[in-house]
Order: sequence, then C-alpha cells, then structure tokens
Amino acid sequence: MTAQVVTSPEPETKERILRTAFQLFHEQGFHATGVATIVREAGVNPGSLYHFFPGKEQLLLQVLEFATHYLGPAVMEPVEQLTSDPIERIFALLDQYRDGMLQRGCRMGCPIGNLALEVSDGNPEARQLIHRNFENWAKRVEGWLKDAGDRLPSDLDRGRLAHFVLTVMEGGLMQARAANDLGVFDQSVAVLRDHLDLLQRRALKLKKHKKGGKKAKETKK
Amino acid sequence: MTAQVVTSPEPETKERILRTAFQLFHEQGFHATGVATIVREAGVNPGSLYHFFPGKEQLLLQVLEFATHYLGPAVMEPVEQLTSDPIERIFALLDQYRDGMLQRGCRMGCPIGNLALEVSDGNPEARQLIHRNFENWAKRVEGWLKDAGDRLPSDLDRGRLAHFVLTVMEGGLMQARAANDLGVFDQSVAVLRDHLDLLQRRALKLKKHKKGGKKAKETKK
DNA sequence: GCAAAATTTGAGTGATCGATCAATAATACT
DNA sequence: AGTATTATTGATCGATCACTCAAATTTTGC
Repeated sequence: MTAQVVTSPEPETKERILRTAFQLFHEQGFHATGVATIVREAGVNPGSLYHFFPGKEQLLLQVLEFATHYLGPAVMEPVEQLTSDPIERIFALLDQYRDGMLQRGCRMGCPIGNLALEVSDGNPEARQLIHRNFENWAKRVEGWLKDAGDRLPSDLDRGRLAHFVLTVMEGGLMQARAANDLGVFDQSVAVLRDHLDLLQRRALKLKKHKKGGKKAKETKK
Repeated sequence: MTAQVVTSPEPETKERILRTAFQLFHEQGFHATGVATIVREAGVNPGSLYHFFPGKEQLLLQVLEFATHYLGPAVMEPVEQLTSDPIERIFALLDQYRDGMLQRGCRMGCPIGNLALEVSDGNPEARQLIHRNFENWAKRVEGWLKDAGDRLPSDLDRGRLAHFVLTVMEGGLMQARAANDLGVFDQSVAVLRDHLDLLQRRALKLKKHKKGGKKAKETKK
C-alpha cells in the first residue's frame, strides 16, 4: 500500500531496540523503564521485543554487551583523536563525560555507573558485564598511563591509578548529579590533576637523582 | 484479650516504617522495593503507611531526612571515637564503609550514593536532600582536614579535598560492587593515602623553607 | 515460484504496582 | 465519663507491570 520509497536503511529492529533500551536505562534507570516505553520509543510492538529477547533481564544483559563494544569507537577513540599526549587524554576523557552531563542539565552521568548501583546486587550476570565494562575502561586508561613512560615514577602502579581515574569520574559524576552542578566534579578532577602533577614532579626528581647521584633511592626527606 | 505484658517499647510505627524503608531502599533500591514489602517487613498494614505518608515518594523524602540525622550519631561520631588524629579519622571512616560492604558480601555500599544515581533525576526534592546529605558528610570531613592544621599545605582547599574524599569513597564502592571484590576500593583508598602523604610532605617542605630550615622536624623513617 | 523460516502484529494474560477507604480500635483531651 | 482525635485494620481499587500468542506478513532458501 505504501509507496515503495527506498528510505534510509533503518537500523535492524534488534539493534534499534538495544540502542533505545540503552538510552532509556541510562536516562531513567532499569526498573523505572517499562517495556512498554522501550517498544514505543523504538517504534516496535511488544512481540518483536520478545521475539529477539527472552525477557527484560536478558535485554539488560545484551544492552551491557552492546555497551562493551560501544566504548571503544564512541568514547575512547574520539578522545584519542583529540590529543596524543597520554596524560592529557585522561583529562580529555573526563571532559567528554563532563560535556555529556552539561548538555543534559547535569543528569544521567555514566550509563554503566548508574546500572552498577541499581542492578549489581541480585543479578550476577549483569554484575559481571558491568565489571567487564569497568575493566575495559580502566585498561584503556592504563595503556595511556604506560604511554606516559618516565613522566611518571617508574614504581607507580599504573593499573591502580587507572582504576583511580574511574573512581574519581564516577564519584564526581554522582555528586554532580546530586548537586545539579558540575562544580564538585570539576574540583575532583582538579584534585586528580594535582595528584598527577605531584607524581610527575616526583618522577622528575627521581630521574635527576638517578642521573646525578648514583643510586639515590632516597625519596628525600 | 491479649495478656497485658509490658513488652519492650517498640519503636513508634512511623519510625519503624522509616527505618524499614531506609534499609530496603538501601538493599534493593527505590523502584525495586514495593510498598507491600515495606509494610510486611515493618509489620504494619498498608493503611498505616499511608496514614503517616502521603505516598511512596514522600516516604522517600522522609527517609532521606532520617538519613541526615542518622549520619552524625551512627557514622561520624563512632569514627571520631576511634581516633583523634584528624587524618586517620578519614581512613577510619572509609574503613567503616569498607566493613559494611565486607559484612554484606560486597553489596549495597552507601545508601545515599545508591539513591543518588537512581532518583536524582526527575525528583528535585529528593535530589536536594541527597545533596544535603553529601554536603553534611563533606562538611564533617572538612572539619577534620582543618583540624590537621599545618600538617597540610596552608593554601590547600580543604573543602575541595573533603569532597574528593567522598568522591573516592563513592567511586570506589561502586567498582567494588561491580567487581564483587573490595580490591579496587582498597586501591583507590591507597591512592588517596598516597596523595595525602604527598600533601603532608609538601607541607613540611614549605614550612621548612619558611622557617629557614630552623625547626626541621625530620619525619624520616 | 513456492514452501519454509523468520519477523511483525497488537490485543490480551495474570500478577503486581501504588494507593484508597469505610470500619474499628486506641489514645488524648476536658 | 464522654467526646474528639489519632491510629490501625485489611479488603479492594484501577493502572501498570512484564509478558504471551495466534495470526498476518515479510524474507529466505532452493
């Protein structure tokens, strides 16, 4: 009946449902988002959703897997395009999440972080996938920290610091949402920068001692 | 009909509902906790709940106000009893939350933080109360940091650092729940300690410079 | 070109949600 | 003691929840 216009190829139904659910879970949370809302926003019927997904919980799991693949192309790579300085990449990444908050009136924050606190308990499979998302995130940042080479102390645990960057981001975003103001987030990032500055200063000093003195293991007073 | 036994004076119905709701919201989240569960656990009838609270949302608001008063006596004062050293109080506080997680199998975390990500958007009154809880928390820690006096650099923004402590705690707890392992939390706290150590070292150095190296209180090891 | 498989339709399922209310009971006030 | 106020009971409400399914339609494989 409809004209046979070749429209722009809409994403496959399944992926449209996944993307819609991802967005809604991010905006409203998992429990607050009804299946009816998902299918309405995705423009499909309930039966279609249940054709591809056994249930809402399974949909959540596939959304979390979708997020895993989403991270690199949509989050990390754009940041790596912005700057090649490994340490500045960290702050460019944090700034990207900041922009996301700013554009949405200090709402939402990190999609994975939100789900982490809502569904981690009592859903082991979801917890595992959220954990994997966090690990991927931290691994990428850890790579940057390794790229920083001797700008950071050689004995610095870079995996630990990478997780710490995630800690600062999630904790900062949480408070920013509660305050409806990015000030606390900015201040947390500023303290993180202070810390990285101190580490870089320390690395410089250690390097100098090594080159100047012989084996100055002394951290100095 | 029942024997006139003078039982231990049970908490008033209203407070029992509040405490039960506080616990359940913490354990399961706001949306995942049904009113039916609250009244069952509290041992009251639905009508009783709606006699004291106009609705579930109002109950949430009063739970958040309850949490505000709960913070001092139940969280901060016990920590202050443990140690009088202002900086160690910070880590004693973090350790208290750690114990809470440990005793519950790495579940739940911070009750306010959980609600912050679930209900901050779309419930301005709840958001405001969550914000106030965070501010009270940070204010108390800021007091400790001020008590630390010249052990920290004089130009250090102690309010900012107090919020940063909260950032680290919430971010660390979030990852601990996702990992079902306190390792990341411990490591985040360790980085925070590194940072405070660096700040204290810096304060010492600045002090020495100012006094012309007269009163060099070598901490040394 | 045609049958099989995959997808879409959308009304409809029972269960549970937050919430109501007339009644009864307990407490407070005078 | 008597009245008014407050608290409690518990069955019950309509709305919404996640979810189903037989039938219709489209796509696939040969």
